[in-house]
Amino acid sequence: MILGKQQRCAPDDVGSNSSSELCATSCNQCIARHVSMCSVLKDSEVSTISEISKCFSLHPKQLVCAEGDQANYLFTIQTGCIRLSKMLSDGRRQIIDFLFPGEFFGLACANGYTCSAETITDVNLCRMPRTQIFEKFIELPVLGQKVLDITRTELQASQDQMLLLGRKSAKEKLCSFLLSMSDKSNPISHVPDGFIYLPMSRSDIADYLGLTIETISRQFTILSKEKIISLEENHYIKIIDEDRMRLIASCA
Amino acid sequence: MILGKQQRCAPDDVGSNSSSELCATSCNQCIARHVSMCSVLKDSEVSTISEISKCFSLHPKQLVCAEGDQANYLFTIQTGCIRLSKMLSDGRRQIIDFLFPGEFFGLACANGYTCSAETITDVNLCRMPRTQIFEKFIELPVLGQKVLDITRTELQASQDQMLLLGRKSAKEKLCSFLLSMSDKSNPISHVPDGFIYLPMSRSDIADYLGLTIETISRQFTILSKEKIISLEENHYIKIIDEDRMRLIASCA
DNA sequence: CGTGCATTTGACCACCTTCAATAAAGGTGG
DNA sequence: CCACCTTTATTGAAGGTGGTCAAATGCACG
Repeated sequence: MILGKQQRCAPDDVGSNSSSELCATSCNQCIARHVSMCSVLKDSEVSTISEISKCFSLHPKQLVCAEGDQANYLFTIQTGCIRLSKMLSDGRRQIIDFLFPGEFFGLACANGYTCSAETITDVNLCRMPRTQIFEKFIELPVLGQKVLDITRTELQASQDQMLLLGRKSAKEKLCSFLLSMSDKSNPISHVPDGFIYLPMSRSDIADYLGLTIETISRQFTILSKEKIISLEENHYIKIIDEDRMRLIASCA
Repeated sequence: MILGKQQRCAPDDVGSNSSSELCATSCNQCIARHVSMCSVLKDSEVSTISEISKCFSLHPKQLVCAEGDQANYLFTIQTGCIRLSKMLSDGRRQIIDFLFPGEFFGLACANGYTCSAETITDVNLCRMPRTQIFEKFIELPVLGQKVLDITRTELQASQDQMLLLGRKSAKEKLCSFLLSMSDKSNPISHVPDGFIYLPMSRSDIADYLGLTIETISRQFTILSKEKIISLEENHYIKIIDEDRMRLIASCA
């Protein structure tokens, strides 16, 4: 709809363009097997998921689905990072979440997707038809339970984010963000201890925190001058004083 | 914890103080029977819920549960309005949601409640032990399904709220809020057509929209001067130009 | 090595906040 | 029922945080 000109890469037209690549991976070999909702399933049960799922390989900055598109699929991330976002008619954007391996999107929809999903890095994605996965919830109650659990946790995270967006200062926002990224992305990507890997651009961070890129940049500089972080090579920062960062993040 | 001095009214000490009143209502007579998660249950199934639930009557401004308290119960609202909120250590508050009859809270918790819940009006509340209601999800799969559905919808709403908090102006925020309250509260409370009933204070609205009470008040005055709304008796406003309000809310 | 995009930095400005005073509404006791 | 007090809401003036606009710098990639 809004992003009409940007081509979707994973849905129905998959394989029909060169931008996405079908890869034949069975669920048993799936890298996200033990961090995704499938972690509650036995090997025998996972194989029934295999039957309804397809895997794709995507490049950075590709659109997986657009806000408003008919929501036919649920997607699980195997590798890489994806951003979920919503837009206002005049182009203002709010990034709802950054997703990492094991996380899924496309569940919380009415008819259409409520968010656009775009790749930030190279991404391997697993795609399941929503109607069929809903049937699996009944067939495999543990799966339904697990999805409810994950959704509850997501709801908690989104409540924390509301607190951040509504009540924290720019500096507090950035510190909170860095700490949450450290928790979220580090166990998966292999980042040296004390470092944070930030695959997304300043502009993405800004739209996630309800700020502008200039403010993000300035706050990075300030944190750097205060020796709380140090800006290493692009997309990596080093935490120098984590205690002080936590203090600022929880807003002392 | 934070609100240590404010007495909880519904949990374990229920009946032991004069601030909450136990009322013996069976689920079959429950006013929220057909708007709550129980709406998917047959009468015979609802009676098994009766066995694990208790009902209470609360006055305005009473604390039901505090952020951080051990989360033993799930609460469903039968009548009245409740606010869910989170606080920062220095007292800044974010209201996460206003809840109306049929809605529940206390699901999205780890060990402790992630939000405080306080009554805004007189409230009738139904209380169920979380462990037991989780068992019901397995026993009555439709109930688990329904709760997942509701939680998905809540997640969508919280994503809309993130867009509002992160990217909308004060005026846009207030218009969006008024329209959502009109949708949410009017079907339940009996409000004349074209009117909105706002049980909450300006301060509550401010903390919901990430603004101050002064800004809320000023924006009300502006909308009033622009003949988009008219401020009637306290807690009621009249919508004069709904089209223009929708235009502002969706940010043309 | 040059082109194009992302990021940083600076100067100025606006929206919203803060502080303060006033007005209105609500609750209590005589 | 009204006076009194408390709480809540409105309005005004001044200030600050973050936004806007513009330019410079850095970095990736052909």
